[in-house]
Amino acid sequence: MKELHKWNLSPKEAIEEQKKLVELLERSSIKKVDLVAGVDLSFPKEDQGCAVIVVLNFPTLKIVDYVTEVSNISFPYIPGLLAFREGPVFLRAWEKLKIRPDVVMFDGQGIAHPRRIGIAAHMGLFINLPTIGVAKSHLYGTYKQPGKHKGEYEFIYDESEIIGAVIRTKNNCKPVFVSPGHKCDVQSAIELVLSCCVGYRLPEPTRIAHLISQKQRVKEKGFSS
DNA sequence: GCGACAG
DNA sequence: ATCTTGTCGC
Repeated sequence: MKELHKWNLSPKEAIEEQKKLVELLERSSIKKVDLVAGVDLSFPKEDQGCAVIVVLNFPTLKIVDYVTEVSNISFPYIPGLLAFREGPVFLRAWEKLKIRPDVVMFDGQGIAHPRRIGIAAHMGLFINLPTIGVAKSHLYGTYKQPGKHKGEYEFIYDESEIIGAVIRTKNNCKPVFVSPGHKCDVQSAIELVLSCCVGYRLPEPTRIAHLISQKQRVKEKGFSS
């Protein structure tokens, strides 16, 4: 799948690519989960990205393993086309990972996207595994503000269809925007994300991946090779 | 034309 | 995302 994909596209071509790939997405509930992975990127330099994939045991949420990958970024950040900027680096990191998680959580949208294919959904097609999008802010869809207590949530709609949920993962904290990616459904996404929240706004997979990528960013600074 | 706009 | 200190609240 990924071998046949082209990344050197113009924004217009990228949009056409999304319209083609969205047809391949599958919707289903997530069964048994023993390993949960989280992905995040940092940018040591403006044209250089550092991807981190961390694998946690479930439900203990203990770190099992993690990989990092640093490389140049060519595609610019354009709302709706995030996968074309962060996808290439993530996939290179993915090749280094020896363990196969049961589900992967991304920093961004799943299907709560203008063309129903945010980075989590897009990458799910490539790694052929269940994926979930956990975004820190809104991109697409209508919703009502959820209650202020942990666990409360409101669905995100596209017209009359439910495409995700705005979830309060911690009391009195800004909610997160969760939506299923590939081989997942809204209910499974909500349940898994909430079961990975242990006192912080972000679920452990994504939160820990972020911490590692930030630590890597500092190390990567000042290096020329 | 105007406002919105993942990271 | 990144540039950056202190500060208010649980």
